[in-house]
Amino acid sequence: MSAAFLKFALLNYNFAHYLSTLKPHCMDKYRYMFKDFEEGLFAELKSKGRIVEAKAGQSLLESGQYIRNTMIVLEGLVKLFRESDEGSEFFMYHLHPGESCALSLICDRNVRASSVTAKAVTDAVLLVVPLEHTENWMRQYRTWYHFVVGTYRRRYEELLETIDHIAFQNMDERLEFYLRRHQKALNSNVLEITNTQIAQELNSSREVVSRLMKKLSENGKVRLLKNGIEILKL
Amino acid sequence: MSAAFLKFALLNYNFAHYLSTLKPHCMDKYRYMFKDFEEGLFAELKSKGRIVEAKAGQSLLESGQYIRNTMIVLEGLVKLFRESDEGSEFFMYHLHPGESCALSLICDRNVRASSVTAKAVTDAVLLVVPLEHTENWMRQYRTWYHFVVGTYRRRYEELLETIDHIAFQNMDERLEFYLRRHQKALNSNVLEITNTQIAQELNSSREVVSRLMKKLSENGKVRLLKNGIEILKL
DNA sequence: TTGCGTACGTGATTTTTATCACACAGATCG
DNA sequence: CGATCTGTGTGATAAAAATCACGTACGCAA
Repeated sequence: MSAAFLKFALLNYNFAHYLSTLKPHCMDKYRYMFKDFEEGLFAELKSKGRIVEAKAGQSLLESGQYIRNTMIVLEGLVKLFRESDEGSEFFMYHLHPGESCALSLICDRNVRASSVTAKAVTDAVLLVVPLEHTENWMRQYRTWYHFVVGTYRRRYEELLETIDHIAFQNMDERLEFYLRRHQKALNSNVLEITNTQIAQELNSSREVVSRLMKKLSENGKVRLLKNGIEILKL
Repeated sequence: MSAAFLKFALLNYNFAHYLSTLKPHCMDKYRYMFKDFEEGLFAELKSKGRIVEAKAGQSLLESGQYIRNTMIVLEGLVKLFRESDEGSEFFMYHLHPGESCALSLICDRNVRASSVTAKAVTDAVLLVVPLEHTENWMRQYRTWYHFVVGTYRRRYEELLETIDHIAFQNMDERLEFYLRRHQKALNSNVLEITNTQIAQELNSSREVVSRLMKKLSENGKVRLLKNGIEILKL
């Protein structure tokens, strides 16, 4: 790996392809997302961070990867998964613009392997900041500390909610929860997702999802389109 | 002092109400747990914190409760649960001496309702610090920041591990994991836990646990004692 | 001692979920 | 056009787990 690559220190190899295509810095248009950040902090975000674009479906972080950067979503939607030993990917939660992956914030100086997988759902723009800077910000900028603490709290609670569903509910309820979550995250009643993909993310099987989906459509809760699902009332 | 009063005092108000019945401050003997803390920080722990004792089985924090204090375990073992709507309590993880509940650290100034339940497994001693102090420490003491960040990382990863097991594994493997976790936490091969309790904490049923436990004993992995389980090799 | 409460063991049955087998529909590509 | 690839729908069956219906054992207190 070249020194140049390490200097930019992106999250994984995939980013390497996009380095040359990086936009010039134009963080100012994202200022509104970080309203409460001090000017000094925002200036640091601009100077220390790099803007990176990712294509829909692209993997941003893979299980076992080392985390050297904090990653903040500026545009688009990112999905986080937990990976099983056999490779199936269990859906945990979404990251929206202005949000950050908890894992990438917490890893202070020590380089740590990640235990989750991140994927861009839509085309996405990310701000990537080497961890050595963000650890300093933690002590210098009160609003950064709040950002980190708030991120952690939200991620933690979303994980708890996920646990509720796998621990306490049956597949039919879990499927409805999955659909509602995606409806909300994509802000759309039409989800272009295959049953196969849903089954993988719920760690179930295609046939089961197919049958449950049929039941949902019989109950008028969804309508099955040729390549997607329209949510009517959930 | 009645159990009802204790519960009331612990949960609804700052632990202050029955502080008079507690031991005098003797934090110095716990200094070794916080080796890396600056002297100033430790002094603050001593002056701002209160030492509280809890009896085995006592509830320390209930779902829906407001969190006004950071809670650090000094002695004993504490267990954390996620509660379902129907009231069943799903085991999340243990807190050992020197560890803290992530939720109680993160709630900055805003008063927040907790979404988990904590119970003392053994008789326990806790250090309780009002949140208004700990938020300041976050910016003043580098080692406190590390403590909080480390706590969060560990709790988050333990939650992820829990998710792995409910999402990807069958009850037999989950039971083994449960037993190993408790063996480690209690540092004992003999667990005085009833099958009924295990079933509740795994959100399964007594009969299922009973049958699986029989299988484990047939395979020589555990020995069933009259009031407990001896772990042989897991 | 008897009675009661709590925990346990186990067969039978049902529910839920996963798996297997196979047919079909639409897209793509040479 | 046929071959192939993906995604789907569905019946049959199997496996996992939950539930029901018992009977048993032990501690404890009236």
